[in-house]
Amino acid sequence: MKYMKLKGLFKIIKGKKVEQVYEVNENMVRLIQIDDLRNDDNIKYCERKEEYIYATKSDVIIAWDGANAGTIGYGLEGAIGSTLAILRTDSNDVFTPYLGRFLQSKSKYLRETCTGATIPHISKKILEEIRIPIPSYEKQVEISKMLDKAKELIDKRKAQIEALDQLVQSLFWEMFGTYLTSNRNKMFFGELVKEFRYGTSVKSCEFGYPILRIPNIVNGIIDESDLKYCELPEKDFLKLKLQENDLLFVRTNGNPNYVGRCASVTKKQEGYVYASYLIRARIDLDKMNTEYVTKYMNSVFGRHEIIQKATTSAGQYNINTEGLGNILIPVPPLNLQEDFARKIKLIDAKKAILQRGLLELENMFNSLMQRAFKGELFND
DNA sequence: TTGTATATCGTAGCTTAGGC
DNA sequence: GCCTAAGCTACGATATACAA
Repeated sequence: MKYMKLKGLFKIIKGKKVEQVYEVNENMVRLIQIDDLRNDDNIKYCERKEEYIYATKSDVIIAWDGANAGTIGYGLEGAIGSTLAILRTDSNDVFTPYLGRFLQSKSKYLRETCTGATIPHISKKILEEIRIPIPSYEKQVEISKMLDKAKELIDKRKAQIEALDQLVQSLFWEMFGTYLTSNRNKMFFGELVKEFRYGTSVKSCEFGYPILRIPNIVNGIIDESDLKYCELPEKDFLKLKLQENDLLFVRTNGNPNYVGRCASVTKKQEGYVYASYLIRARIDLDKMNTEYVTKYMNSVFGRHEIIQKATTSAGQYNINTEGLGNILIPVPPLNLQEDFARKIKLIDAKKAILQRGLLELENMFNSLMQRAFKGELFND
């Protein structure tokens, strides 16, 4: 297979400062920033000005500066900001999606070889020295299609996982809708809690007891992907150690969407502790099921109650144990709550299988990509 | 226990040093 | 003098520490 250095094939064009506009009309063009290389979740616009640098669908775009330097996108049209750059070629021998996928496989390398003391910048020299395998145009199309198919499978799997999350929401609404919308059977959360307790103020470090912090409280569950540790005297540990069915609430944050966010503790986190900006609620399991209360607190109704009880000062939002205790919560019969929890358990089991499958698909995709660019999959 | 100050992170974009 | 790479500042968002 033929190889060519990127330098001989592509022109690198750095972006320029672009003024974002918020009132969109037909003369506006898309403004492309780093996030747009990953998704189309938040499309921004700018005026069409001569001095701006514009990407076309046949360009590859690379994030040049910042923590995400090396992120690659392609097939996008619009003005690019100063932290992005365009890779443009006059050659008809290169299929853009092929080059895009190839450079995506080099993202990590580009990120690792960045220069800059405080903010990483792509090293132009290293980027230009990258050798691109150039099979025939037809093979490039074939490789791109194969990788797109594999990526499609990954996206489908992600959509299935998302659909299960939506199923939980629908189930919650279906089973408890009448309780949520009526004023009957409501109790103060404080009446359903045996004990509230604030977390520890000791500094987190790399050893000792696992300590849960704000980033660990995600969508009603404990996310352990960024776990820290702390050292504590035995008597403090005994007071703070978590047990299954405890609830953790975010107590303070500058963003109101974070305040009162809660997650339930599972058997896995028994013996962990939690930071001072979280509050633990040990609920009375004879009156309330953890699964139900977690879903309620994270629902539109629960969030509305929480925001009302939160206070704001110095640009930060807080909720204390008094505020939490005053939250009104609908209390359906315990057997109905437990039935809900059983159904959630089944859905979670299904979700775990899908997540394992997703991981396998992602590993397979990476290996496929490596082999394709080494020329192991297609004879040219 | 709780409110608030401060640290950290990410990034937009400006400034500056050095090569040509 | 111009251009470009790399360093730096500013600032908003978020996370954490600490004093009252």
